[in-house]
Amino acid sequence: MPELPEVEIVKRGLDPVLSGNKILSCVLNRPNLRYPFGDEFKNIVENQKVSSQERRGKYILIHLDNGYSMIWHLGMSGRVKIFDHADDYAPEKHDHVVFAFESGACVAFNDARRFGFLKLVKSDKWAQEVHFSKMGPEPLGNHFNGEILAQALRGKSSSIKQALLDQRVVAGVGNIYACEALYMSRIHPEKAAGKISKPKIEELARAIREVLQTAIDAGGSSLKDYKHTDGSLGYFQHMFNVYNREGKPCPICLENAENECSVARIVQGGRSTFYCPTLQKK
DNA sequence: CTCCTGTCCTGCCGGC
DNA sequence: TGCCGGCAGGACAGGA
Repeated sequence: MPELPEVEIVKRGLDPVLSGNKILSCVLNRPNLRYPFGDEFKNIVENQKVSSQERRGKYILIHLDNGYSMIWHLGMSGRVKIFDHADDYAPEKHDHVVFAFESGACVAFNDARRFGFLKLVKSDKWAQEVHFSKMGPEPLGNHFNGEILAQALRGKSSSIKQALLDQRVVAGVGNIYACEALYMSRIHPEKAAGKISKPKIEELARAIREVLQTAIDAGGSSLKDYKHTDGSLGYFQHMFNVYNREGKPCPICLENAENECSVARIVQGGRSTFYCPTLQKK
């Protein structure tokens, strides 16, 4: 469930802990997550300084001094728990990897469903990994706009909702923010991606940026509380307009008393889609 | 190529 | 109260 905003918040929470800090120990509580760690993981990571860290899509990259980088992915249920003092760390179920730092800080990677992973790659090769080689533009970056999005959607027969979940179209958008962005730009989720007018795509591109940035801002404001760095949705949830709100009126219709409104839920590609039938017409 | 389906995994919720 | 079936969902692999 963590999408771009949640991952960005996790990354920002990690920044002060990781920057220039040496990893003293890396405890692997199981041999694998989505991928096996391999025999060398622990040895390559331990006693290395973190040189820098970044986010790409829903992934966090942690670059080490020895020319290796860790790719972290939170999957569905991944959480990152940060403790300024290792003494404060109390192990919990599904804490699969625990790092201790020279500063005394401690970071635990917890993932109940284990769709997430930690993977080691050579730092100069990370972009060639399967997760990134075909990944689309960063929606909050300078290289994303209506023109770029229109190009990515051109000729696509699949629905716009499913197209937005395709990380090759745009990076970091998941089920929640796809629904929210379509709502904001008033596009029906089942509309064929390749048949949306240019002005509507412009609107959609703006909506994607706004929905993501708003969520980051909301998360960022709660960052001073480290407990919220775990990637959980707690503090994002109240701001959803349609996601997980089946049967409830959407905020815009609620404002406009003339509109009859009940948020609908449909299933596309096995995933729930929520939308407002009054505002989002085919 | 594009599109679609199966798969991984566990917590949670509703039904009986 | 407890058990169990079904569902949720990111992203990859592989088939159509």
